[in-house]
Amino acid sequence: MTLIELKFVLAVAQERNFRRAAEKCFVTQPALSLGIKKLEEELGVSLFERNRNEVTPTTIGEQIIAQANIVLEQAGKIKEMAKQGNDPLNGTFKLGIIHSVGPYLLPEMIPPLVKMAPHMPLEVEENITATLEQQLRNGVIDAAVVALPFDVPGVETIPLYDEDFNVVVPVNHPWAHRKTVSPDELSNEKVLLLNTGHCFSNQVTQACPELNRKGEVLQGNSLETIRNMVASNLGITVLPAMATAARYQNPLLQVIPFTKPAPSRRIALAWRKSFVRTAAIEVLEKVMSDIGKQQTTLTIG
Amino acid sequence: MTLIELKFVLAVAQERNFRRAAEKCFVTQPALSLGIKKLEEELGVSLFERNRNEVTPTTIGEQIIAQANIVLEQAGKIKEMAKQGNDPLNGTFKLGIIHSVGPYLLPEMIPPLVKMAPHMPLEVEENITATLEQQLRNGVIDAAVVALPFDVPGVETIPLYDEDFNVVVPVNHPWAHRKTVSPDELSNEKVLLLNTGHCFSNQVTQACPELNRKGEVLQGNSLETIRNMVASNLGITVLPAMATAARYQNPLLQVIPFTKPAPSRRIALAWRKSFVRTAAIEVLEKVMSDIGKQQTTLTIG
DNA sequence: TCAATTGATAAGTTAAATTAATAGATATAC
DNA sequence: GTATATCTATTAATTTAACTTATCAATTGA
Repeated sequence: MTLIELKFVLAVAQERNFRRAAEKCFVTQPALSLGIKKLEEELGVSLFERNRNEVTPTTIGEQIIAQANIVLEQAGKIKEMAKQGNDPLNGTFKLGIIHSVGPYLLPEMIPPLVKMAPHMPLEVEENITATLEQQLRNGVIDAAVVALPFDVPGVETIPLYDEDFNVVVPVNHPWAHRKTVSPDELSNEKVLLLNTGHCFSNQVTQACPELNRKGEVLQGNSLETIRNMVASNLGITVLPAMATAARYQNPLLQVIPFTKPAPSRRIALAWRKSFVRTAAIEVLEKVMSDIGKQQTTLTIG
Repeated sequence: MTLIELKFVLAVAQERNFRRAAEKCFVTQPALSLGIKKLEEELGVSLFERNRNEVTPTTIGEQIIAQANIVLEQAGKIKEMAKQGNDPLNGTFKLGIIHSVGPYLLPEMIPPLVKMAPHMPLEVEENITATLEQQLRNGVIDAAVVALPFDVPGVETIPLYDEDFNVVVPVNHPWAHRKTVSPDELSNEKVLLLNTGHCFSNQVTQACPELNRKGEVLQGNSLETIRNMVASNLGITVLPAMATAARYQNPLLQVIPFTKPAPSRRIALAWRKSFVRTAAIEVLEKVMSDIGKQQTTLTIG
């Protein structure tokens, strides 16, 4: 049974004439006759009664014609779906993002993204790097926003932007009026950080080796919780540049840059090499790197 | 797009591996790869993301896989329908029958027919020969029970049984105690007949030439109406043997055979030569000729 | 680094579909 | 009744496509 054979059947049913049906199908009459015959033999039933005057469907033929209509209709939907869906910028995009980037990058990037790809809604999965890596490889997400290095077999990355780290202290802290702070100095302070599963904590402890084993580890997933704790005089912390952008200003907090060269991290977009919606990747890369570069240069000194 | 290609797609979707999918489809891996590729090119979309580790459907791929499932399911129904319907003795049989036979043959034939073909319900159309001929040619009915001659192009006939004509008179009629009546004698009587559209009337007037233009023509379609009118002393009539069988006995009526050779008619089954359910024809022929021969020999003399 | 596994590719072969030409059957016209 | 026209079936030849075998390139895991 072939879709073409079913088309032949429908044409004969409509035209009630093999020759005209063949014309309609753009084949010669014998081709159509043989097609119908082949189907009839395969099914073991006569579909049409051939007369000189008229070709008439048999009882079972009528039923099968009706069903053939349904089959071709449903098959046509596949083509429709393909036509609609062959735009890489059409259809949900599943994006993973680390906790220390999501809350700051996403709100900014959504408007320009909607402008560039109006038919590509984002489904965002905020998680830690290790989980994102797994989800990326499994195809649970299409791409991930992570901090480099991110060396995963079969996964490609492109840097989006670099962001410096900044020290954040309560306004009544002794450092509150300092212009810069050296990474080494943090070893004497109570530094609040996310737990070690979060890459940002690792990056900070890597940048401030003295801090190792002294940083206060929290179980939450949110830098905002830490920011609020700092505002409550429970310690100090380190935040990435984008989390200290102008609009996150807080009268209870003071942001202090590190002495140059400031520790920083490189945020990148990662996707499977085999992922086919490359146009979607390109759009995301453009939008996010624009936002990232813009936001990290507007940091309050 | 081919049903086989859709099967390939489903196999890959299930197995998530081209090689295993190919085995499942009883083809080699390149055949399956090419099939998928061909479909992808036709549709203009990637259906699967090929990794070393795993083959994963794309977003649009998942939609199309779901739809392919529907298509194959519906296509499978065609095969089921064919399997169920490939029995010629399965499915409604549309039978036409003339008014002067239907009421007497049908009640008798249904029980043995149900026994021989339990899954072939009859849809009976009782009408005059001219209409039946048209309906037979148009395929409105599958076969017709008519009186010979019935020469219609493209239509085949087989005789079922012969039935003599009998004279029917009221019990108080002068002929009531006669053993036989000659056709010529009817010319002096008031003979009630159906109108000329009915073949039986024609057959009677043909058998009794003197009767021409003297028979009382009625507009009804029922011999039973005439029988009742005869019982009411409105005239006499002629009925076919099967209508005078034992069970139609009436104390107000007397049935008298014609003198030999009695006028008679030959009842036959007619069907389009192109009609494919020949087994159904054979069953009907067997059942009806059996009943016909049995009933016409049980006629009251 | 090496063997193993996966999907893609190329060439050759087999199978299938299609066409062109014709036959057979039936109805319509004269 | 014969002839003509029309319709589907059939046959043989050709073209098309589908499939197989063998091989490649890429990747993975030991």
